[in-house]
Amino acid sequence: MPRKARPPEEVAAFQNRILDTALHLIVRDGFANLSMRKIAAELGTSATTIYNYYSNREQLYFMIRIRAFDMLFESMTVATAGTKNSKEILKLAIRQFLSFGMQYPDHYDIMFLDRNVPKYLDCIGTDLEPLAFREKESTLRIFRLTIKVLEDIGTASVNGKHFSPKELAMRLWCDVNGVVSLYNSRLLNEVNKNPEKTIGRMAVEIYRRYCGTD
Amino acid sequence: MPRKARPPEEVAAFQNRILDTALHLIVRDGFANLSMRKIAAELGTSATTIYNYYSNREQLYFMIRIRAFDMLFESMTVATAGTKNSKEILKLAIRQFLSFGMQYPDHYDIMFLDRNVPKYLDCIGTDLEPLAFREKESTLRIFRLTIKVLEDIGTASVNGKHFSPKELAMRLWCDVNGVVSLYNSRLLNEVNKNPEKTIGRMAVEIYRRYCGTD
DNA sequence: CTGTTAAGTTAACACCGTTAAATTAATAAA
DNA sequence: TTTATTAATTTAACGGTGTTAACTTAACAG
Repeated sequence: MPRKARPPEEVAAFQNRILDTALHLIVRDGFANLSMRKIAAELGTSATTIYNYYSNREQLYFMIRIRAFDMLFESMTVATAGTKNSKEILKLAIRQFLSFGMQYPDHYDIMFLDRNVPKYLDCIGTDLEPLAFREKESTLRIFRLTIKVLEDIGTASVNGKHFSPKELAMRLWCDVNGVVSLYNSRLLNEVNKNPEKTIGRMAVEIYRRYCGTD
Repeated sequence: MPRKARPPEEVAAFQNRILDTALHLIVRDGFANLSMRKIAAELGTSATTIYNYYSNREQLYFMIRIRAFDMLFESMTVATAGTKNSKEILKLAIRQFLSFGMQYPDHYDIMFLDRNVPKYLDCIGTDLEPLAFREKESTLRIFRLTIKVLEDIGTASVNGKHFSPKELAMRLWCDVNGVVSLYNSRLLNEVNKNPEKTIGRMAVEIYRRYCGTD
């Protein structure tokens, strides 16, 4: 007698529609102005409907960040595809990271900066653990890519000191993150009318730090 | 016949009490959990009372950030006071910046990262302009301090290229900000169990970049 | 004591995430 | 075709947010 449950692919399709709408609204109105009610309005449903597809806001937000990390990974692999020289790859990768961060500041915030975002360690044992794990994996995929680029170059030493590729990758992330986050905050504009020029020079300088030709 | 208006110093005193309470709550519960009602509850008044002392939340938040910038300035001048060698001053200044950022992550966020914070340029012509100007001045005071330290060292060149102290100060800010913001976001923990060690090495490395002995 | 005004409180509005209850819609069995 | 069952959605509600308007309380000069 009961009504037949909707096929999983239809459920997944609507989950995706919600996700796409959310990402679109983030780009259009900013992450701070995103809300469940707003997503629902954009979809033409009531807010509570979303809770049939994501059990709470945090689940959806995890999916948003996973998508964002995958976007960054994709854009970096595309940007470096077809390039053989490993130093050239590093240069392109740095540039692509900066471009992505400056083009999608809201994405960048929730991926790399927002301290209110639950991390994997916070989610162990909760219903968020599986998604937190996926998010961490999407993050690590980019980190491993960074390590690989540095390994290929063979930048084992900086100023005569030896460091593991992992250590160098962490440093590189700090370096590029420093530029993106301070630029996006518009604080550099308070100090200089054209920070873009300095940004460009810093991109070159960061490349130089890790390209091994020291 | 009318009632006498409260003396300005009493008004200022209560404004300060509100501000102190807000700063205390930020440290205790995080900036994201701060609210006008919560501040009021802590003060034992109703929420609307605050609006007699700050015309809106943004005014209060500007004061919070001004205080935070002044805290940072103070702590950096204290940390470097009594030190003559300009390179040593640079080292201490970098360390103090990192310490402050890691000790007061919420302060740091609203000072350097939060993109939803209105900047001076956004406030021109509004009732927020005077406070926005003061905030910018508090920011610039630290920036000028940074420039002065670099000038004293005479680090005009990095890797043989010449840069103005202002350019170098912007770079230095990017470098230290990159470390603080990525550490505070706990993203480095996802990639390394003990990012503190790398942080320490990066502090040394950043010092080396700007100390002139290249 | 009274009129005036400063200062503070309460009530309300429009938002928010989320849950429970009520409603609508679909489908298998009688 | 009707009915029972359940899936899917909506409405109503709760406690939270910043903020405004109206109201109340308190202070003081004439």
